[in-house]
Parts: sequence; C-alpha cells; structure tokens
Amino acid sequence: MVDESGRGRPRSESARTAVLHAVDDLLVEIGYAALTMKGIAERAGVGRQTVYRWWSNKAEVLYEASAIDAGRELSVPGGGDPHEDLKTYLDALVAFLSRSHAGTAYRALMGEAQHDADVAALLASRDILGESAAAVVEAARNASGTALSSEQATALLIGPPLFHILSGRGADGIDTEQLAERFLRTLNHPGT
Amino acid sequence: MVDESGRGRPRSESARTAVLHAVDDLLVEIGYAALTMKGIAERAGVGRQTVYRWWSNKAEVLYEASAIDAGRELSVPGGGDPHEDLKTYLDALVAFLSRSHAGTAYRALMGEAQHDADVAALLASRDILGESAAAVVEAARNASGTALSSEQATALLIGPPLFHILSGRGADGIDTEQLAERFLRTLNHPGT
Amino acid sequence: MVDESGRGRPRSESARTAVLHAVDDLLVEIGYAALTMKGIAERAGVGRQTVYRWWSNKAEVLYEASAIDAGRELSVPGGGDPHEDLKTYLDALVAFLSRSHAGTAYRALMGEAQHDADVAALLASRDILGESAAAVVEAARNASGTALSSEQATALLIGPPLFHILSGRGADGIDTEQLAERFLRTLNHPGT
Amino acid sequence: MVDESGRGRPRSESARTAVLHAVDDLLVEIGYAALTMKGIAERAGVGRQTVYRWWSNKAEVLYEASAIDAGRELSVPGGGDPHEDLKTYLDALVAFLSRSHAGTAYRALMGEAQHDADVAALLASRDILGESAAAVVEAARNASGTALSSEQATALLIGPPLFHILSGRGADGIDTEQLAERFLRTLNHPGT
DNA sequence: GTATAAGCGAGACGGTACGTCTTGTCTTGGC
DNA sequence: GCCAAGACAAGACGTACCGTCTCGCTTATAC
Repeated sequence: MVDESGRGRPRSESARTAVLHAVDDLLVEIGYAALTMKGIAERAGVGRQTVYRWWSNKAEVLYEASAIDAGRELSVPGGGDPHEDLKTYLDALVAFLSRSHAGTAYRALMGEAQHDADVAALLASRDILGESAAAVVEAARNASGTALSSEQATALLIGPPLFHILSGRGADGIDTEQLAERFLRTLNHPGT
Repeated sequence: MVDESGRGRPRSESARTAVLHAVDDLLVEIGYAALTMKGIAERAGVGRQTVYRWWSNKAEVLYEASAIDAGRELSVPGGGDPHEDLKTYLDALVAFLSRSHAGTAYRALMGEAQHDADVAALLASRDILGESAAAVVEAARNASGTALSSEQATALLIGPPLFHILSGRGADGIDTEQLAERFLRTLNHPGT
Repeated sequence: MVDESGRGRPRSESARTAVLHAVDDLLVEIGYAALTMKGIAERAGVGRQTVYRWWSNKAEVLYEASAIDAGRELSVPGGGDPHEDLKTYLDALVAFLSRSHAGTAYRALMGEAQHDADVAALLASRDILGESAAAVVEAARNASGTALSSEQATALLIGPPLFHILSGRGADGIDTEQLAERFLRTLNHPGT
Repeated sequence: MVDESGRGRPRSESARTAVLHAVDDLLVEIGYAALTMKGIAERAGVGRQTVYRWWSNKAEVLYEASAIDAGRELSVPGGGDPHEDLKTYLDALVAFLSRSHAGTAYRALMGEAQHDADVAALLASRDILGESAAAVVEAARNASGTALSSEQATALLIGPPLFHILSGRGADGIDTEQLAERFLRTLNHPGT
C-alpha cells in the first residue's frame, strides 16, 4: 500500500515500534488527555514528521498502539459450557473497560468518536467490541435458536455493563454471573 | 463564594444567558470539537473572564447549556400502559442520543468524562439518563415484582440502545418495540 | 496607532524592552543567522505571539533593536572644519559598518532587503545611512556651491567605503583622510 | 578530490547541468528567498544527495549558476575612448545590478555574505565586480598616471552606483555619463 | 453623596501544541 | 560508486487556544 515502487528508503520499522511503545508508555504515565503528537515524537526519539507520515492524528496512532492489546485482552477460549463462556467473556470485557490501559484508550477513542467523524470512521473500520463477543454470542444463538440477530444479541450482552461503566459507576456493581444468565434466558425465550 | 456581602456589582443575568445561548448556537453551527472558550465569549459579546468567572471549563458551560433541554426531551408523560410508556421513553431516548443537539452535547460530555475526572464528576453529580428512565423503570419494577435493583433494570433498559448508538451504528437499526417487550419479559420472569 | 480605543489591557512596555534587549544580546552571542523568533521570545521570557503581535518578522524587531544604536554611533558633532568633520564622519561610518554590533545588524538587513521586499520597504522608510551623512554633506555642498544633488553627493561619499566593506575587504585598507579630501575636491571642482 | 581513482560510476554531467538550469529557472520563477535545496533537486529531477555531493549549500550552487552569466553581462569590449568605455561599463554594471537575473542572484549572495562566513569566502574567492572593472580602471589609471591604487580606483568607480542600488533607490537616478566624467577627473587631478 | 467593591468588555500576557516546512544525512534498489 | 527516491531526526515556522492579567467603565451597597 505504501511505497509501491520499492524506490527510496524503506519505512523504518524501528521508528514505527518506537512510536507505538512511546504511546503505550505515555498513556500510562500521563494519560490520554495529556498525550500530544509532539510528546509522542519526542518520547520515541523520532521526528514529528515521521509520526505524521504514518498516522494522521492522535487517534490513529493510539488505535494502532492499543488494538492489539485490546484484541488479546478480550479474546476468551470459548467452546465450553455456554453460560460459563459468557461469564468468562463478560469478566474480560468488564476488566478491559474498567481497568486495562488498552481499555482506557478504547473508551477515550469511543468518546472522541462521538464528535469526530474521522475517529468514528476509524473505530467503525473494525468493531473490536462486537468482534470479541462474536464467538460466545454465536454459540449462544445457535444453541437457543433465537430470533434475535447477531447485532441485537451483541447489544443485549454488551450494552448493560458498558452503560454501567461509561456512566462512571465503575465495575464493582456489575454481576457478570447474573448478566450471563439473563442474557441466555432472553435468548431461550421463544417469543423473542 | 460569590458576592456573599452583597456589595459590588451583581452578576449580570444577561451575560449569563448570552453565554448559554452562544454555546447552543455554536454547538449547532460548528460542533463540539470546534467549541472554544474564546469563541464562546466572542459570540456572546462577553469578556473571557466573565465566562471563566462562572464556569470553570468548556464542559461545565456546555452541561448547563444543554441539561435543561436534555431533561425536557427525555421526559415522557408515563402513567399509562407500561409497555406503551416504555416504548415512548425508548423512542425519546433514541431520538435524544442520535438526533438532538442536546444529545450530541451529552454524548460529547460522556466521551470527555472517560478521560477527564472533572467532567466525570460533573456528569456524576446528576445522572440525567438514569433519572429520565426512573419513572418508567419503577413502574415496570413495581408491576413485575422483579428482584432486579433499579440500577440493574436501568442498565438493562438503556444499555443496548446506547451501545448501538455510541458504536456508530446510528438509530435506524433499533426496534424500540422489541426492546420494550424484551425488557418487560426479563423483569417478569421469576428467576431473575 | 495601536490600541486607539484605550480599551483592553495596554501593551506591556516591559515585554517590549525585554524583546529588544534579547535581540541585542542574541545578536552578539549567536549572530544574525542563528536568530529565530522562537529564540528571541524564549530569551526575552515572552510568549511568541507577543513578539508577532508587535513586529511582523525578524527584520522588524532587529531594525527597531538596532536603529537607535545605529543613529547614535553615526551621529557626529559637526560644525567645525568641513574636512575634519568629514573625516570624523567617515571614521564613524567605517567603525559602524565593520565593527559595531548595530552595524552588523544593519549590513544583514541591507542584505535581506536585496531579496525581501518587506525588508526593503522597512529600510526605505528611514534612510539611516543617508540621514547620518546629511549634515556633513550639506555643509560641504554649501561651502562648495557644487552642482551635485544631495543624493549624488551622499552616494559619492558613502559608496566607496561601503563597497570596500561589503565586498569583504574589511576596514583596514580604507584611508578616510584621503576619502574626505577627494570628496571635497570633487565638490569644489567647477565642472561637476 | 573528485573520483581520482577512476573507479565507480563517473559524475553525471547531465545531472550537474540539470541542477544549474533548475536554479536559473527557479530564481526567475520564485525568487531567491523561496529557493530551497529540496526544490532545486526536485525541479532538476535529481536526488538531493547529488546536489549536496557537488555543492555544499545553496550559495555555492547559485554562485556557479550565475557566475558565468555575471561575467558575460559585465564584460565590455574596451580599448576605445576611456570616457566612452567607462560609461559603457557603468551602464552594464547598473543593468546587471538592477535588472539582470544574475545580478539579482549576486546581490542576494552579497547580502548573505554579510552574515555567513562561508558565503563571504565564496565571494572573496573571485572578485567578480572588481575583475569586471579591472580593464577600464587600468586603462584610466595608466592614461592619468594617478596615485590611486587599483583597489581605491575600483571602489571609487563602483561604490557610488552600488550604494544607490543597494539602498533601494533603483537605477533611474543614476547618471553614468556624469559618474564616468567625475571618475576620470578625480584620477586626472594631480593631488590624489 | 461619596467611598468601596465587584462585575463588566476588551484585549495583551506567558505558555505551549498544532501541522507544515526545510535541513542535511541515511538507506534502499538500479545503473 | 554514482544516481533517484524518499524516509529519517531535528527544529523553526506562524497560528490557535489556554487561563490569567490589567485596563477603564459601570453598577451596586455601605457609610
């Protein structure tokens, strides 16, 4: 996609990883609000132009820096008992959203997306939350024969704990055991 | 804190309303991202210090400017058929979050709250979404005798459509009729 | 000219002098080529905007910082013997152009003016060299009854030593005694 | 210095001339101030390193690009009537300094030399102006038997019109006829 | 009625991030 | 080993906004 001709100095992989690591570090040390492109470049020991050459804004570089972590933290084995797998997934989701650094970045990006179309498009390009839930949701849907679409089921599963956390209530009041059980019962009910 | 002695020139109510109106107008015209304290003051024909005197940051003035609208848009009559009232409320909620100016402001504030403790405290000071749902949620809880707490029930009601909208899917795919029905069935089910 | 209305915070005189002193200091310490608006602002302990608010470019601030010195260094008493006064003036001129800090600045500005219309206009707004020579030139013209205009006479006086210095030959080879004498003889000659 | 061993690819003459032509063109099109090494290389269709390999800075390449033109424009036949030859030379000098592209480049370089020792050394390496005047000046000196050195005479001839042009007065007010006459009379006068 | 106090609009202040630009160097593959 | 291409680190550019400050003016209560 980049440098199709093969001519010119190739992209420096070390610069790329230095930037991503700098973002990770700074996110922990000073937080999202204090992140600046200038600060990232300086911390990475990289020219500012090099950052702008490969990422067009703070959101893009932050997204790339945390997407891998996010995927890893949200992936659960699956394939076992549906109820158990659901609870495991919800625990991972709650931990990610409320305690993980990658989750902090993701919440900030989701916030930014509410008033920045570029960030919204970036997040829409890959539905990290939806993807992470896909396996357990599909297993539950198949086992129940529900009429709910994947999207409806995903919203039903993720929505309640997400609202809880986004509205500042923290993760303590969330009972993933109950959430999993209610989710399954709603799916199993013939009328929906 | 403010003029306890009664001496000195009193606060100018016209300046206050001019600021709030300027915020409303600018939010529509240029959007949240382009809002600046400088721009607000200039649009209101007010000194910048006057804005800072009464609101400590952009979030506070925006919150005050949209809270009244938010409350009005989210208040539904209630007292009728529970299912019907729930659907009416959900329609109002979806319209607020996805189409209203006040809702745009609220989403932006909720986003900011994810990485700004001051904004988080501001939103926590009054749970606009939760309050708005309280009447219909309580009516449904009382009618069903559910074991779910008010908070759990509220998250169950608001979470799914909120996730849908916040993740950039828009409001079109939301079936408030089904959401209301599923919500009631979950409450009525003895096991939860 | 500035702040005609009298409203708003008045210009800070201390900031203005801090900038001019910073320019003076930096010119000596790091030289003209290394002067930057950023560096001036930092050295003066002043915001960069403050510099840009009152001077539109490096040339303007440098001009203001050195014009006073230039005028002082080039002013000679006059009123005595024409030949003596001319030599005194030429000595001052040569010292200014070849050794003084203000003269270094002036040569740099004159150089910049050759390819920057703004700087050219700035220098044209006040002909520092011409002005400084005016008194001695007029005295000589009046005493001789020459047909040469002020401008022609000024060029005749200043041109040769200026060429010498600008072309990098330094000041050592300049005999101001002879220059003064030749200048007077050219003026006194009836044919010119 | 350059490729003494004869090994490796020889210097590309076409690259060299492409650079010099690019400088000539850009000087006319965008002016000296906007000239950049990057722009020169791109215009010449040449790698930037190739420019740096043969010229160490903007001044050097500009000097080489305009020196030939400068020499040509300033060379006058000579050998005729001294007064006539002087006037011809002064006309060429004034045209060069005030209207020629090469002259524009030369004025810019002379300006740069005032605060850049490298450029000063470059210009000092070959005294283009002095050389150009040498023939007519020597002819006049020999004919007059003046006591003035070549350098003094050259400064006397070139200085006044140079000051006129460098100080932004343009070429219109210069009377080369009179300048030539005065120059000759000063040389002929026994006392100098 | 006059002193005192505080709010007001305006706008300059020091500070700092923005995204772009140019510099001179380095690193590819191709000639 | 030169060449075109183009990425690299560095750092200045001029602009924008931040939150504070300093003016003269206005509008109140308190003496």
